[in-house]
Amino acid sequence: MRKPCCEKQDTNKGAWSKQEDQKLIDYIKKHGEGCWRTLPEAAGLLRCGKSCRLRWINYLRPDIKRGNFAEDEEDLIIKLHALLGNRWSLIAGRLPGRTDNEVKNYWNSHLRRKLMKMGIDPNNHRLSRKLPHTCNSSTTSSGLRKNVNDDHPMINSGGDINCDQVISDSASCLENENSRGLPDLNLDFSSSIASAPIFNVPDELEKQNQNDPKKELYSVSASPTLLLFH
DNA sequence: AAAGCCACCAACCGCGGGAAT
DNA sequence: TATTCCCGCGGTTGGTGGCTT
Repeated sequence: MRKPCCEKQDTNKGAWSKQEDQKLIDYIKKHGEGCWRTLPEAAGLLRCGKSCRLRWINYLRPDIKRGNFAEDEEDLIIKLHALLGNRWSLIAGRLPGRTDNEVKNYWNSHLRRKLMKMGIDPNNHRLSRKLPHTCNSSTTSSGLRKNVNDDHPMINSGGDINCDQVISDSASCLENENSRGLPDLNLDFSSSIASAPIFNVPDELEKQNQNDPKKELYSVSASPTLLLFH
């Protein structure tokens, strides 16, 4: 039998001190990442392995890009969220130097509001019923089709992406938005960060798909969506 | 100047998948 | 085959600082 992850009564919680950070950095520089369970003791830290892993991945890793998100990063997050939903680790994987936690926080604090201001429901990327303005009626009536199995409109219960729905909504809304001088979401994937090949379906997703039929939607549906976005 | 409110973000918690036993 | 544990993920919380009243 294995030991539990950590003896919780013996571990520190809360903010990390500079000394703790340094111990973690030094240890990982020497021994590399991994073995989070044994790392704290080996590194002389009174933390649980989970806490060490989080601190390293979200804050201490040398390749982390800190600071504000660029506009193209924002656009990319919005587009990927429309495709993938709250799969923050997958979204962050397409944004070099960004962590899932950072992307999630940024979404919740900035991008959700931004979309809502534009009259787009951030949960499903459709036009909201409570619009700050009115889009044309035909778009609205067809665009609010309820998906009872999944709040995410682009992913139905069968694992396919209802991209046409969202795209027509977004496009028609954007037409109106642009005519009013409001920001453009720029739904052209091809213009996003060059260093992050987005929809050459990532290897890791391919592998996941092979093992997990539920995840098939990532690769199967990405291509037609791209075509429509273009 | 103080109190209240809000936004941001680091960190924690609980859960699920998969590997190890 | 069943059980246990590790790892990674997404949701949520709590501390902090800035802004408004």
